[in-house]
Amino acid sequence: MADTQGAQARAASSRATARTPKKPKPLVPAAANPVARIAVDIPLVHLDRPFDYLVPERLDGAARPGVRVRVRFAGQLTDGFILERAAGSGHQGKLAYLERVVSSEPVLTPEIAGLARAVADRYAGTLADVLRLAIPPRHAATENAPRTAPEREPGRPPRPGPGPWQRYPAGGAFLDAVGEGRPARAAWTAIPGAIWPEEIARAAVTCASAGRGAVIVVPDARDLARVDAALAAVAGSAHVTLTADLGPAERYRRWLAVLRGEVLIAAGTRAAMFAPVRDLGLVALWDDGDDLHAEPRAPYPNAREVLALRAHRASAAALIGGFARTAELAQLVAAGWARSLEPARATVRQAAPLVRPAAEDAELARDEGAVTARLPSLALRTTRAALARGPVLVQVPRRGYLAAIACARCRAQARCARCGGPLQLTGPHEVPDCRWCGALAGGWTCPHCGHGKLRAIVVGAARTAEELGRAFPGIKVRTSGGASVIPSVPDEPALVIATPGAEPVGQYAAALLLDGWALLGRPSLRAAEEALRRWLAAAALVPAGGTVLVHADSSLPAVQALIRWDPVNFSERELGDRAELGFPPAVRMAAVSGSPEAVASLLSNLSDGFEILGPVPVDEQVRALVRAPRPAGLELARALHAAQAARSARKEGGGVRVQLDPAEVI
DNA sequence: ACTCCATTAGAA
DNA sequence: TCTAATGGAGTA
Repeated sequence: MADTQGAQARAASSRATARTPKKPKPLVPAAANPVARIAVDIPLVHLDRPFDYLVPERLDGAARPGVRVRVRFAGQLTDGFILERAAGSGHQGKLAYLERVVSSEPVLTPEIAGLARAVADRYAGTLADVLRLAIPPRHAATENAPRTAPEREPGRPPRPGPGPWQRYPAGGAFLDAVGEGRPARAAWTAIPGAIWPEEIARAAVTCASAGRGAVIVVPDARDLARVDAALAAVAGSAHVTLTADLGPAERYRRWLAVLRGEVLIAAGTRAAMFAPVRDLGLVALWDDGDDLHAEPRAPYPNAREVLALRAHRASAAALIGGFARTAELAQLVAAGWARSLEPARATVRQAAPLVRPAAEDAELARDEGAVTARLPSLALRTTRAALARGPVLVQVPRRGYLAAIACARCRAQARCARCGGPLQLTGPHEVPDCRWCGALAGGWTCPHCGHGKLRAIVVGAARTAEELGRAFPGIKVRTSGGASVIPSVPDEPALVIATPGAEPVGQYAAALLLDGWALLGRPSLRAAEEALRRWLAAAALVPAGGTVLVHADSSLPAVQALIRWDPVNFSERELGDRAELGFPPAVRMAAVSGSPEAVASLLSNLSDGFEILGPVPVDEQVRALVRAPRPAGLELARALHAAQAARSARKEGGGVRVQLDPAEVI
């Protein structure tokens, strides 16, 4: 029945078309600037360039630079953005017409278009990939909804006073520069215990008071909530926050408010680095060493690099830093791109807690099971005394209960029989399971010596909480980490166990930084820098007069830097070490990974003159590193882009991942 | 990825 | 001689 109807319909329509043969209505190009240069959304590397289309007369008004369009490309309807209108085209062949203007909202501003191209060039990626990161998916209903603030220029907030910036020798001068629209660029190291969201908010509102836009990027939603509150407190000024978890409609609504200039300040997590604020005057980035600032999607841009590039291109001021300082930021200072914005030594001495090493013998720490046994009596005494005055923060590098276990007799680490991954215990009476594949390892026996009993190597936060609770009966124990992060704790005695980055905000009487050797011993180029960054973040929650005990060998430079609260000196030393080793950021490095054949083919397409390390096997694939001196960084990216384009044009299969400045190069 | 087109092999 | 099939180039 349905079939018959369908056949009839087809017959009728074919008869109809036979009677009136479909003649394509002749399209007429627009009178002025009939050519539209389009960034077409195609994933192919060898097609990473604009394509010209003719604007039909009827789309002349709507086809403005920045709008989304649909065009026919290789016979397919594809999305794209108009980059510009032009009088003519360099293209020899026949131009096709734009199919449709999707909406009249110019979502790709000239600044972001230029930035996206620069980011693609910097990271050997395609413009289409970067635009996908920079411009949120359209939400038509939101776009068509009446504006919340119709055609209104945002009121300029009054310029705030310098507030806490007065405590930095160069703080007032930096704020003045921002207020006067000068492109001052600061490598910022915050005063111990600084209420940094307020400092960022004052800088941003100072920028807005001059009528210019500001972009603020922080690592996570918890930090963003603090910045949001600080912005509201400083100015009650018009700002929006942008996070990934808002949902398409709300996300697009806020993003449009930024685009339309209804607000001057956009604060958010990573993706907000592309927020299209009007007349950019300031970029601010908190804790640039946090790996959340690294975008995991191609071409893997890092917020620090993107914001630095953005500030540079837009002649905007920049405020980048944290309690610590990365080697990358030290590099920007050494290169003269940024000036150090840091407290005077006297201010540091006055504001910092007393930091003491609590473990002379890291070996002992590793061998003893219980935290109470691992902790010297100094730590227990300090904790007991501090608990009389307020909460005590305990930073534990690993979540879980026993994050790594070993044979109790021969001490070989317990591994999964199926995949070789490390076994863990998730609770006091649980069966060991594999951290990689999740397989249960009931009835485990040591493959080396046949023994059946286990002992702890890495004690997780949950087990630490359990033990400390027993050691200090009657004291409330709270844990923060993983899926359940506590935002803040009140100023009353409690033991607060947290994994790094999940420390509740509070005024702690003391902090214990446990198992420092586990942080420092990670097989990573950045292990020491990362350990210091996490320690400083926790120690900054202890005001002057409090005590911080760090459970690590005090002869190590990172531990010394914490004790002396000297992240700037440490970062300079770190940068020097990297230069000696030939590692980023002293050089430019790219990681090329994929199947052995694909990596070999990409490397064979790479122009000469670059140093190639490897390839070496990494998780069932191979990875090679390509190294170039810093000044040749752009050239390296261009060569990698060209090599990928050649492979893509020849339709060579096998995905190859090209990542510039990979976070981990070891 | 997809389309188009040219060259080539196969069958009448 | 015509048609179907396969490979390569170009995508506006």
